[in-house]
Amino acid sequence: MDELDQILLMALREDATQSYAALGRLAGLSAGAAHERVRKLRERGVIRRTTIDVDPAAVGRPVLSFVLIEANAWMGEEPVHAALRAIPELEEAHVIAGSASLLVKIRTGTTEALQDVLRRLFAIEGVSGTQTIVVLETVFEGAGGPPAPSGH
Amino acid sequence: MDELDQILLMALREDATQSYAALGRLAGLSAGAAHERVRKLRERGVIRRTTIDVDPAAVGRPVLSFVLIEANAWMGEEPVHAALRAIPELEEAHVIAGSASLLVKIRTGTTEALQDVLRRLFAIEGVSGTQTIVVLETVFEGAGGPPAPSGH
DNA sequence: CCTGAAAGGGCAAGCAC
DNA sequence: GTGCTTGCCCTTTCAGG
Repeated sequence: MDELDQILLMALREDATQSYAALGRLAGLSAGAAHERVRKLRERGVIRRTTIDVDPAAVGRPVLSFVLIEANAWMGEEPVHAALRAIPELEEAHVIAGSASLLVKIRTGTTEALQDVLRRLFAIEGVSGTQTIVVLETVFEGAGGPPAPSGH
Repeated sequence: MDELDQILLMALREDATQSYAALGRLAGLSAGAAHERVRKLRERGVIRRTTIDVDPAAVGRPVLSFVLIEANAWMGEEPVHAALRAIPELEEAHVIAGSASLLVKIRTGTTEALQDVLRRLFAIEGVSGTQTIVVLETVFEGAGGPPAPSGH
């Protein structure tokens, strides 16, 4: 994980379709060397996968919200995790420190659909309350960080 | 945006490196037709970009936190947005409804580094307070949704 | 880590059905 | 949308330095 790997990761986050030749140019490496480094980054799990960034509004989920979940039981166990995974509107779920127990990120088509997700969250054993934060506008949100502060 | 497009998007989220032949097989299309649909999805902006999913811990940012920012001024304007963008530890920033004004997602190497980010947030004009939520464990967090509930 | 070369595969464009 | 063809670039893997 030296500086060259950092450059490669940054470049791939911006565009994972570019060729190893282009990546090599950015890092000052040959295409072969760039390819070898990226292969090792995948192997080590630094790069988990190659994926696409989908516009949520374009697929009918313009409403973004975060929900703090309070619980009267420990929420760090597998049955709870499985229940969370079963809700497709959840984009993220975290066990947190603080007055609440969980924080989840939710995308729905409408606020009515959000309400239905909340209903399903309340159905999970141990959940005693929720606090919903509705997003009015997303300033930025991307594949790991604000758009390249001094990247290229 | 019919059902076939949905299948293609789902498959690409899981693995954007797979061939159009494989995508076509999943959707019941030829490689050429699959390619054409994906090309149009990119063109329309439904697919914003192809990117990689990097393990935050592997790049020295194991500490994840969310911060609710209170402000005594409207935070929806561009100077504020620019100030947020200038903080590389911020992974997301949202203008929200509710008692706080902004919600940001932060990744740092240590809690000391988090403290320094908070200091920089306080330096933004209009910021009057913060409430920090530290993540103990991430249950899931991926490219758009829990790992394929009934996907394949 | 670089160069070079050979081999394979996927992508793009065009056209007929 | 399918099936096919042609050309091109990139990837992959080998060699050797």
